[in-house]
Amino acid sequence: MPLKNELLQAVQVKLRRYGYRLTRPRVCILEYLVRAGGHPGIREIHAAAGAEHPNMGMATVYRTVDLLVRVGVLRPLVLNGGPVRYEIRRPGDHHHHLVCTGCGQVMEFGSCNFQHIAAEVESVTRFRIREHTLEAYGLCPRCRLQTGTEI
Amino acid sequence: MPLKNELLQAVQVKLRRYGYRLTRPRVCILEYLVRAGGHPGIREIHAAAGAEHPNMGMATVYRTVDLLVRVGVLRPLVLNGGPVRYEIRRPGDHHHHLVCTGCGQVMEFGSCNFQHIAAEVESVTRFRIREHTLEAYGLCPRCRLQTGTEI
DNA sequence: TTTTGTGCAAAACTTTTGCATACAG
DNA sequence: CTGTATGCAAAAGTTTTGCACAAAA
Repeated sequence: MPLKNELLQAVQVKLRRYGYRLTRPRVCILEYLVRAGGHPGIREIHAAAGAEHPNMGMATVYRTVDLLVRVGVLRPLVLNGGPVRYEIRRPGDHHHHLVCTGCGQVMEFGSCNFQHIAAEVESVTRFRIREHTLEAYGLCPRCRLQTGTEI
Repeated sequence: MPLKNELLQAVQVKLRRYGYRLTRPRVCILEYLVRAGGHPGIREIHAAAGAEHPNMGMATVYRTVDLLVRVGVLRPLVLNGGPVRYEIRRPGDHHHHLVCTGCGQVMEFGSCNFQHIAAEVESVTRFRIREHTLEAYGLCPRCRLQTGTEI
């Protein structure tokens, strides 16, 4: 399976370490996630990747996504109690999500002064904190206008 | 339906405003949530509330929980990509969750200097932020010992 | 007494599993 | 070639829906 870019190469190496293979369905799913770059759910992944690779079954999508999460290539994401979505995990990247409760659009932002909070929470609880997620919900400019409840 | 405490009274008033009734299954579910105070999922709610009110069907639990979320009595919660859980929404309370990735226990903490971040994100994105959730993941003291990977 | 809510059962939908075949390495 | 991965189909699990009856108000 010929590889286009570095990200796929890196994934292949990662998979190999565990004895997994980089197959055509896996490449299609990864390429879609890289290309689209959003936060698609299982159905969207199946539809989009299936366009490149007809007859791809849902089972393959479930298994592939699960595998990619386990090896750390994808990050599962639940916004607003909805279905699980996935995003590519890029080395060194750290961001959070801002969701419009009107139209559902998702933006990303990087600001997050969590270090102080983490230190405090760690000392109080004696937990060792490894990760955190921060999600903000609100209305985008367009939806603010349409509801008429805000300036 | 006789009511024990103020919280239930308040819920009844809230429901009445929309023409909903406070029925026995609803009371059982609310009493369980108040009593247990954790972050139970649908199955736990069904099991626990069903003990007080035999023959309560899953459909009733789904419908009740959905109703209570809509009127703002419950808050849905997804931790670590798991199933949806619910917690009572107490007026004036604001907290976040700390989850042990080892044993799954959930703690709550209040510290959160989100105001600064919110202001910044709002000015950059022109969103109006209404709510936010913050979840921290790590290992509790006991699990840190058992994995042996940490001091 | 009226109207909403419940329990049950069926339907719809989602996710997992088993297995013969395909295919990456 | 060898063993992993796929596609299909069936199974298992979850959530929603329809409807006759129960029960709040």
